[in-house]
Amino acid sequence: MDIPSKYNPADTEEKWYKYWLDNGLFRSVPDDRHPYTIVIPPPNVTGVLHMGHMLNNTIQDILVRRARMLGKNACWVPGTDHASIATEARVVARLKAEGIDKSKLSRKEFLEHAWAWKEEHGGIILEQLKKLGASCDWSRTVFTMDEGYSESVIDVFTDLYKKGLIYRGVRMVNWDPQAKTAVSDEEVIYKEVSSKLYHVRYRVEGEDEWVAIATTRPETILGDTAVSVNPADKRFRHLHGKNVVVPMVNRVVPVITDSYVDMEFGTGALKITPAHDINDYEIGIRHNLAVIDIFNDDGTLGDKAEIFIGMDRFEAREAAVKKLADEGYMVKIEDYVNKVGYSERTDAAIEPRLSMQWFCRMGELAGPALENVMNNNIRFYPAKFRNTYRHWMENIKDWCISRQLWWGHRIPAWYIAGGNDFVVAKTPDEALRLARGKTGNDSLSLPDICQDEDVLDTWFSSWLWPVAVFDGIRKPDNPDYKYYYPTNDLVTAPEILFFWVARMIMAGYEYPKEKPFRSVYLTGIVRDKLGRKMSKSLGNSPEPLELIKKFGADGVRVGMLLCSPAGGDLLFDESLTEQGRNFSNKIWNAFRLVKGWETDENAVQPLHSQQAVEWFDARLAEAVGRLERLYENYRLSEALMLLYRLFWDDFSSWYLEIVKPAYRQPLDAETHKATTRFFDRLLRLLHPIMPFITEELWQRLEKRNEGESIVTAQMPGTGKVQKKLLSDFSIAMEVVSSLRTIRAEKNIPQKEPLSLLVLLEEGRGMPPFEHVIARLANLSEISETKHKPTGAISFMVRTTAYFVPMEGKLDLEEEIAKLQKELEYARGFLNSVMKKLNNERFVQNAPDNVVQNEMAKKSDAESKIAALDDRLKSLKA
RNA sequence: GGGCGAUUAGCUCAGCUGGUUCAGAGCACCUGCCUUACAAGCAGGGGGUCACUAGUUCGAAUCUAGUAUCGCCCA
Repeated sequence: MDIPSKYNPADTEEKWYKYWLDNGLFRSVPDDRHPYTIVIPPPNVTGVLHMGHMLNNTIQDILVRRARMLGKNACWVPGTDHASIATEARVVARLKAEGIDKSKLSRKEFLEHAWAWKEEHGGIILEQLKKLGASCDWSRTVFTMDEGYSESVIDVFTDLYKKGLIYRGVRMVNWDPQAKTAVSDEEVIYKEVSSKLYHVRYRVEGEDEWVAIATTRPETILGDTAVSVNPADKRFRHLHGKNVVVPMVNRVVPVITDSYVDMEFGTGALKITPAHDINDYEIGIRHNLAVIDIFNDDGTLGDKAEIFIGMDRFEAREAAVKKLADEGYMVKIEDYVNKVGYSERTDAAIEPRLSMQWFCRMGELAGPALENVMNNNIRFYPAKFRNTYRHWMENIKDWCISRQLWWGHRIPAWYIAGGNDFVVAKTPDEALRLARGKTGNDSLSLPDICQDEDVLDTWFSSWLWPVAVFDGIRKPDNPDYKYYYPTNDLVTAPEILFFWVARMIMAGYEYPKEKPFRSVYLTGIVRDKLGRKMSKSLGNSPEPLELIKKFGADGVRVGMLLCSPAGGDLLFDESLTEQGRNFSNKIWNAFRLVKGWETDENAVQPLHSQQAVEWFDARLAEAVGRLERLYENYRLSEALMLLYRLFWDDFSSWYLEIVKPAYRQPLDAETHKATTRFFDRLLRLLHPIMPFITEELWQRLEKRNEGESIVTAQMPGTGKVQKKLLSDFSIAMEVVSSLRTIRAEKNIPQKEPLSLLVLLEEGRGMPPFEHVIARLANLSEISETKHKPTGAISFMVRTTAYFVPMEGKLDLEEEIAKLQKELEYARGFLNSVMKKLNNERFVQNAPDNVVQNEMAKKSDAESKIAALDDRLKSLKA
């Protein structure tokens, strides 16, 4: 045989991917078919493929390929986003390695370096997706900083500003001192850390009295502008209206009362640092307190701190602890566990900081976004995420959208004559016109206005993704947009439910006034066997491309899916991809078998083959129906398992074993035709999950035309489900199984034929699919008998008794023991049935069909018991 | 601290509105096989008091309440 016995994915994958591209099979243009659209969650342009991408894109590809084969005009739009913080950080790091300091560069120079980096590294990830088999329409690849896309972002900014949904103001923001930018609430990750709770005493002004506070951040004492107690706290009543002296800097600050203060916590007295804590900030506003910002933007202490100037905040903490202790202010230090916010991007501890930023008002945008998820206009899979979503939407806060970076969409606001007065406009010229109008000063010229230095949060561009990839912001009437929007499915990770999904829904209802997608499939998080999230830093993540090399893209796809129930986290283990590879190999070898058969046009189709074909046709129709329901509910893991078993068990272990001709014997044409038809359908059904091997075999199965591909072949439809036939076949399977067990127990080789006797009783006789049974169990005959034979081993399937004559090989003791055991089980079963039937309330209350069923169980059990009893008697006699 | 969800075989998970032998699947495990498609395989087999407690019901893995443990989101 010229086909090797092991499938080698490397031989096929590249070839077919190229073939698909060369023939434009993933290309989509609007036509009169129904569209099926997915937009890829854009990965970071400078990123590389990780296991999360593998999972996510495998799922998208399965959905897209299936839709394509169902006759939809399938369009999967790929692309990347510019990831301001991450990319800028990497560019800065690279420049530093080259001895270039970002602060020495002009904005323009820096951006040139950034674009160069993007050209160099950008798109690697998209190339990697091709290795996985992703069937994206690559001609539609979009980058969030493409010209048209950028214009869309700016259009939306100016529009929202005009609508009053964007404003500028001083607020407490999450400051990332490493990236030196504000980040949004969603970009802060709270982690539990073990730290210390420092009890520090402040002297009451002019008295020999002290009041102790507790803090985890003693360095912020330098920015204290009050000490607060709960108005109801009797312990501190005598301090109301007095002042205290802040240690180290000897600042005199008031004692204030605020019900925010928790009397149970710490000492009951709270130091107030409005510049560096969100709650203190709010208290500060209520009490009109001074705000002293002691930090520089890089997290070192500034002039306002008075001491420790230039020291990093963490060094300053240690220095403060020492100084407080040395000067007699430290009362005690306790171990304490608290939650500290870290930057999602740089992992630096977030510094709450007051600063002037741009915000997007969320209240109005959240309304329709919430409503349309709650009423299922947009469906979440799994649905439990609706709760999380609702909770977030109902407690939504304004979104800080400015970032103190250069890489990204620059905020289109122009400040007039170096002041804080500004106009928002798309272009400098328009800004100038607006500025002249606003000031009434027609002599203003371009040098008099200067654009905001900041860029927009990356999510402020990606929230437009499903609209902007079709240019729907700028040109709402363009045919692509009208055809493809709204998209069908979005596949993404729950981690970015708020960052991205929720905001896309908001943008969808604000701009097209229509949902961006119909369904959101939320994947799990890929974890290792021990349940730890896979990450580069832990080093517990396999290299995706290495996995593909080792197990094949199909194998990896199967492996990802095997451990991926919808919404659940998945514990990835390489053994799963190995299972995927083994499945590929199984398919490969089934093909080798079928392809190796010679066909004899004159041969008559044997009865067992005829029966097998009839059964497998029915089995396939039933499976396709079930598969459709599984896909409708996005139960992809189960869909795979169904196909896995259909191919491995039903097709390979049963069907092929039945029709397989004797060694070197030809196959009849009828069976050959049917088998080819089955193989073809199985390949089509498997194709969305395993695109490469199915194409390879589909091409080999029959002669195909140039450019023809399984990619665009039609998905098999379901047929009438023949319940009776299928259940009959499962009886036959049981009979075969029983016979195999007898062979195994009695050590009778398969080559040695057996004969089978069937006890002929009222309503019982020859088993269904007798030719199949005879073939698989190697029976020389199946015949009916009216008398229980002696010297035969027996078994029962359902209520029919079968005998295999043993010619003296029968171990009487063993046979009796076996029957005894079966009898006991049957009696116990009957007992449990009788319990129900003897219960009047059961008979009265239970629905008819349930009672009928119990009756049937009763009579079956009774006849089984009678048969076993008989048999035992005759053996003992 | 607030909210959501989970707990079924050694592991990962199905089990829809209670009622067909409903206690299942895959993997792992055990036994026997190198039977010319496949040892990346074939045939056979063992394994669970459905977290715990109480309740509703003729009947509970399934519904209700509480307890324990775990996970996620938010502050």
